[in-house]
Amino acid sequence: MSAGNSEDKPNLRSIASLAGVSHMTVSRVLNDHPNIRPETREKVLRVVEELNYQRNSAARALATRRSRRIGVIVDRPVEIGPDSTLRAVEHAAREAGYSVSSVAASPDDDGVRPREAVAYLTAHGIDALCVIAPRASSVDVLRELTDGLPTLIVKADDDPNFLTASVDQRLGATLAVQHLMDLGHREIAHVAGPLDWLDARARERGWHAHLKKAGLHIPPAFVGDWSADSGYEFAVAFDELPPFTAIFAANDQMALGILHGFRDRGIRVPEDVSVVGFDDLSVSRHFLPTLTTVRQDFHALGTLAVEILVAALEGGGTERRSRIAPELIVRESTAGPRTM
Amino acid sequence: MSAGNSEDKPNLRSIASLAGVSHMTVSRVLNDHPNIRPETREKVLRVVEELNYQRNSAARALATRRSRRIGVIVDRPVEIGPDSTLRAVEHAAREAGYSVSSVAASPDDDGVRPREAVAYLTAHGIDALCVIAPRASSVDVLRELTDGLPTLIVKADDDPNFLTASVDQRLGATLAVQHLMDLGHREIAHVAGPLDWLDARARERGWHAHLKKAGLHIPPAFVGDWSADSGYEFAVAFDELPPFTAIFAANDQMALGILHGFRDRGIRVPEDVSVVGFDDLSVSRHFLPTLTTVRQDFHALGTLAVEILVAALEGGGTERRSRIAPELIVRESTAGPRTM
DNA sequence: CGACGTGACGTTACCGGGAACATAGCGCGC
DNA sequence: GCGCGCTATGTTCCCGGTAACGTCACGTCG
Repeated sequence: MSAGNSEDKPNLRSIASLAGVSHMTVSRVLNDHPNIRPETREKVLRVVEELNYQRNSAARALATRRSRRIGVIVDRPVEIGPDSTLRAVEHAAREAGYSVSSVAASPDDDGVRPREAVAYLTAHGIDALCVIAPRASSVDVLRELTDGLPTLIVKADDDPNFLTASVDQRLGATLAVQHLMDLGHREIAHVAGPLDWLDARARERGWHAHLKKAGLHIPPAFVGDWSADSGYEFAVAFDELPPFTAIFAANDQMALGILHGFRDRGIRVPEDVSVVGFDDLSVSRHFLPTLTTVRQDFHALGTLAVEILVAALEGGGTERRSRIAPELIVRESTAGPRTM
Repeated sequence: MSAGNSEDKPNLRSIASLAGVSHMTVSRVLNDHPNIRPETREKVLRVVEELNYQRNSAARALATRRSRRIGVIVDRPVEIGPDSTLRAVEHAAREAGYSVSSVAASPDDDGVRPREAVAYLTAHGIDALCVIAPRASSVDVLRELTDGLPTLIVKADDDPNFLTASVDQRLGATLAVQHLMDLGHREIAHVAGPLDWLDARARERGWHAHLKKAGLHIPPAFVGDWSADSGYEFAVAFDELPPFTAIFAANDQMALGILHGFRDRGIRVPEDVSVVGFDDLSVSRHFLPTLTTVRQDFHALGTLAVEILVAALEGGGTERRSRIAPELIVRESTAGPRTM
């Protein structure tokens, strides 16, 4: 903490002079060479620690002729939202002459730890950072980690600290709710994503605000975890829930789980309850019933994000931030309420 | 073609001496600086072309203090097969102290062009290459492009030119077909992926071989394009198809499209026809009916791939290749045939 | 007791580019 | 005819590491 660095980034030589050794000794310590006295090693490591020194991967790659980078080619397009956005970012970055390194959550762990992710990426040398599908807590952490590193976060609210780009989540929620209201629904429930996620929060707020504006009753939102499983759990608990005739689910996967749960409970969609999703995955048009949902143009989003970042890196000037409009796709899972 | 390079990689100086100018002039030409005489530019570019010169990104990054790389953090796990594999590769690479650059097909274009993908990746400096979800034609192209670059291809057949790792696709197909045979089915159709894809081909062969072994009739396979849409198209053409009581689809998405198409045609699953998929996406357990499928452990696959690559890069010795066993997951979409 | 091996460093050169400054030719105005 | 200012190009140094080799103190052995 409080690494009072007013100077340039430390390098081998600066470590060396502070430790009172030659830069080669520092290099050897860092590379675990033999024939270093324990006390020398300690001394060096102490300074390294103090200055929070990180190797320059470019210089290393140049000298060793090894980049420690692995190229990967994936020859099949993808579906899920944040991932399509990542693909679009990679594509646009490539076009702009940049390359991309990414850290993604694996299905095992419970999300990316932003501190480690940033450390990893900066260690490998990046000019800018792009954060997709962030949680509110991550944003707070990022604020202190990305000092001086141009950073774009995919989120809707403007932020003095970051560049931003997003699909307008609240508008999307509004479209979904309005569609249900147009069909005659008055009791519209919401299955939200984890509310620490900015997208989940924005959709929940959009739903809440639009109900309020229409003077409708606002039930508490059920909070899922984005997974189809959590949608299923919600749906099979139907009998214990306050009554509603329509559901706005915060993503298509939870909507799918809801369809499944309702079938297991003998509740028909859309005859008994209407369901709207969010994302428009390519499979959603084949769910049974086919899913009414809010389409996000992930490809446009990723492209926009890179445009903004590159402009910040090169043009220097126009630090724009923009929002992409979502689109309502009406299919079979919504209809007028039964008792109308 | 036939760039007879017997020497080291060309650099600015070697270009310069061949063109009879200083290395700075070459640098300026390459960076589009003004104040270069057209004939000088031409002369330089000709040599650049001849030697097939590529800039050293590490040296560039060192000199300019800019890596031209963008870090990306994606904070949400993904689903679709090749993509989960990519995630696993990134994860394992990170653990091993490597970083990953990837080129993925976007939903727009029709697949990655291997020649360009390799050019891009090598230009940005990679030590090794990993190819996920390859087509047969890509493999041929890669053979000539990856000379000297340790390359792992995710495919089942051993290959003297490459390292390999894979989930045993033929075994997966066998499990699916055997399951249907155990239920009493004798007419088992197959909806394949594009047969230029190695995975699609292996699954088709597994299906074909197992039917043959059992002495069953082998109908021609219907060739889809991996998308749910193509599964739908197949299913709605049911009346014009040769009769069958069960379908083995080469992935879950096509299986979903089939479920949808059958519903639109009034064909019940599994009462009239049984359907088996391949992949076990996290959503497949919520399809209606829930989908019997063959699970691939993409995470294990990606981890294995990196292990093998890193061993090749560092240990030098054990160039292993391994196959991971898939697993049959039985759900609602399969049952005994009607007329039994 | 001097030659020699070895451990623990230090010195120097080099990786392949780019920035900054130096220089040479050349047209031009006076 | 000469200084001036441009254009086109060359020189030098530096980026931040690592490899290769040099050095020095110390211990050992014949």
